[in-house]
Amino acid sequence: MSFEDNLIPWIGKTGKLIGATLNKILKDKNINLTREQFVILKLLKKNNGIPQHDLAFITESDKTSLSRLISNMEKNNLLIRKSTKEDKRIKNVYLTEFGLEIFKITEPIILESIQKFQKGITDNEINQAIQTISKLQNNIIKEHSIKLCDKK
Amino acid sequence: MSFEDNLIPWIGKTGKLIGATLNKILKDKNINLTREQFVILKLLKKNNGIPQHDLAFITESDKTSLSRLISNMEKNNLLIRKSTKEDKRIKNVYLTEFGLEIFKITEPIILESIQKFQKGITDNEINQAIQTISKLQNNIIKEHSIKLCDKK
DNA sequence: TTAACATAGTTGTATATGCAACTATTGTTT
DNA sequence: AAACAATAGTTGCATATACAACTATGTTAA
Repeated sequence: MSFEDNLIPWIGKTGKLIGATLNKILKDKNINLTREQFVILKLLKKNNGIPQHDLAFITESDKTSLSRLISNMEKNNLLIRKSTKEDKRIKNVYLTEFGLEIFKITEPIILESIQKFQKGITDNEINQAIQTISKLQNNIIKEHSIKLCDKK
Repeated sequence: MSFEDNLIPWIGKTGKLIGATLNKILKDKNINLTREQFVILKLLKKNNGIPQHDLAFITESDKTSLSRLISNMEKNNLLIRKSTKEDKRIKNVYLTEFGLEIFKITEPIILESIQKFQKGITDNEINQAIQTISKLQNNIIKEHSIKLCDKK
């Protein structure tokens, strides 16, 4: 068996390319937001007030990286942190008006880009690839009970 | 259209997971090599003496990042750089005996891991996913003539 | 009840990354 | 040939990342 027959290198390389390209597109459009920050905004849009460690879990980030990412975004008024009364350790993260505004500007740009990326690929092909990658993801998470984050 | 129907976020997230997991596996096995370094060794194994900027192009790395990656690997005796007489700007990169040794130790570990990751996924599914991702990659490279590297 | 442990988050430190600016060499134009 | 541009690679700097150690709070158990 060789590497070229395996999905893993393909995903690694293409993932890198996608990340770099999306960041570049945002920068070229003068949007002061990284791809990683956009993902946070998207999660908050769907689930406002989510605790930091849930964000770390979902994004598969180290909690310290996420802490600093959130700090930067808070400095830029994209979101705010609020400690809960029930558990003073937890800081819930809320989208600000400005954060929502930036999200609404950025979302169509990202969607347009990824549609361009997927041009000429059928819905069926996309769904099948998603299913396969999903299996892969489950295998990795199960086989190695990875401590990328502190989630119990 | 929503994000969940798109391949792009799946690839991004899974790519991140794969990278982190492989690096962790290597570390746990006490192999002093990152995934990125392994990729370089693999390329040199196949194409010994390749110039640095070709390595940067193939790995989609910034030339400065690659320069430092190669410097570190040279310090660890995994490879050596040699300027060519024909063009003194170019530095060709050669695998050392030690580098080859480390590669031979590491390769089966990586292969075993990625086979575990792909458990329960048929060859057909893998090939289809590779084809789809390949199309995606081409689209990205063509649509945006990205200057991730300096290749003409 | 208090000692031990677990959890959420931050900060210190080391390392990795990428852009800009630089050196050195080669290619092109006039 | 001299001036200019292009190319390969390195270094400076700013930022991102992750592990370890830390603080603060909450939970469990003797």
